[in-house]
Amino acid sequence: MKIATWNVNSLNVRQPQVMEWLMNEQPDVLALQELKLEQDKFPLAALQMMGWNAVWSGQKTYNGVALISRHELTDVQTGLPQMPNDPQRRVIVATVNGVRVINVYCVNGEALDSPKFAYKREWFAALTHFVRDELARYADLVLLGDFNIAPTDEDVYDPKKWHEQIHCSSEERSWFKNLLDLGLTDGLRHANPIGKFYTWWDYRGAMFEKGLGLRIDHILVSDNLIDKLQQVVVDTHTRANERPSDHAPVHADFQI
Amino acid sequence: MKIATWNVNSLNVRQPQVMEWLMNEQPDVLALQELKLEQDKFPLAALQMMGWNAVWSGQKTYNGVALISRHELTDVQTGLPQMPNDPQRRVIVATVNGVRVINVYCVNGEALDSPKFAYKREWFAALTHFVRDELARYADLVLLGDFNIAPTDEDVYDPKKWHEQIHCSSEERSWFKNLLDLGLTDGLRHANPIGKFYTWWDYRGAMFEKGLGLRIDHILVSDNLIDKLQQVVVDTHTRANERPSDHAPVHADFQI
DNA sequence: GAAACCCTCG
DNA sequence: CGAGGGTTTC
Repeated sequence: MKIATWNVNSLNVRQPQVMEWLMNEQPDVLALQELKLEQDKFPLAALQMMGWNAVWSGQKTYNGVALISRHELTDVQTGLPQMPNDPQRRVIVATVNGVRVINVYCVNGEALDSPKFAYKREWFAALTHFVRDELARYADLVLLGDFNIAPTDEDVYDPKKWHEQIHCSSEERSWFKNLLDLGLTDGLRHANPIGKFYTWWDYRGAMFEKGLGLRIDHILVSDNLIDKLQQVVVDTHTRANERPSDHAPVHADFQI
Repeated sequence: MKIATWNVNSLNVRQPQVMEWLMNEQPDVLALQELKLEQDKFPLAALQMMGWNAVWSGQKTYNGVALISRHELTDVQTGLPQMPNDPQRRVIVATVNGVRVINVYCVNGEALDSPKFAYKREWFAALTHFVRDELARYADLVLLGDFNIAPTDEDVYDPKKWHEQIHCSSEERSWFKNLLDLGLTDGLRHANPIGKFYTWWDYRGAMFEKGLGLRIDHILVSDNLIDKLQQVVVDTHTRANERPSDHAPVHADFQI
């Protein structure tokens, strides 16, 4: 079973690239973030034409998440029950092939002294409570998406420059660890304990060409599933497309 | 001698099309309107690379005119002396091969009850005085560009709909006739006394595909030069380009 | 740097 | 509809 995540930064713009990637990679589930389109603008017909099912939660301009699969997507849920009044569409959950898949587009936070950082803090607290409850119900669970957190300095091209900056602060890293402590494992680090892996490169300053990025897109795997994890791959060659997303897809392959 | 006019609606966007058109058509002069770029953003180097000279008068966002030629452009002048404080870059004049070429991007006017229509009235009065003075000095003269006036109902796809509307009002047509009365002839109508010829089609509503346009781009020829006029052509196939201007080029060929 | 919005203009 | 400008977000 292959489970993938990709922040596409506008599905309108990246739709052809997503179609091509689906047909080439044939994942069992693809989790998308930053659709940046309204709920009724999702290209369901185009996906169905190619044999894919999808569930999504969209909003105009910002955020928006989707799950795409050839299999049935059941027990679909959107949003965090702990934040019932949050208008931002950042979470969609479904069960596929017996695996609970939680797709998140976590809050960016802008800067440690920004009001958006306080929102990020509240949002991660709500996510942690939600995932704890889900793990109690579903032993086979994957939490994946754009976390907007680089878990360690090994995940940052220039740790000095990013020291206690947004995505890299010790407080954000403690939130990430809180998630792992629920009974989840960082899939990429489980498969590749050392080495530099980036999933996001700033559009500005030709950072991709210079090999300078952050690892902020993650696939976290529940204890019950971790022994079945075979490999985790960052698909960097999509970043060499004509109009690339600033994020690359990441996929995890399981022997189920 | 081939003299051409083209409202390009952004030279930034249309630069490749202008280059291609110059190389295919090899005009002696090409007059451009609606450059929509600042004075120091004109692509002179690219033109010189291909062996062309140019003079231009640019401004940010709006208006802007240029004259491009393989020959020397002398006695260059910009603006109307009768409107010395007008910041809008709508006029550039030069002598090429002994012919005085006046390139104009005339005021649109928006609607008959708009303040912009009053500006159009003043601007045409100033233009008429300027052209009268130029004709006194230069017997061989061509006044060309985007006039934003369809001279007769024959130049309009739906004269009823456009009756006394902007571009087609009797007052605007009287301004156009005032120019002719200075000793100028409408080149296209001289060469083609009857028949529908359009030079502009609204982007909205697929008007080009429906064949519905206006003839508002003109080449007016001085009495001394009119007997040498061989043909006038509207180059409609540029409107079938990938990202076309809403105007087509018009060119006049002289036996000089 | 790239995307989406709303605005003005033609 | 298509262009440019200014704004916000990441």
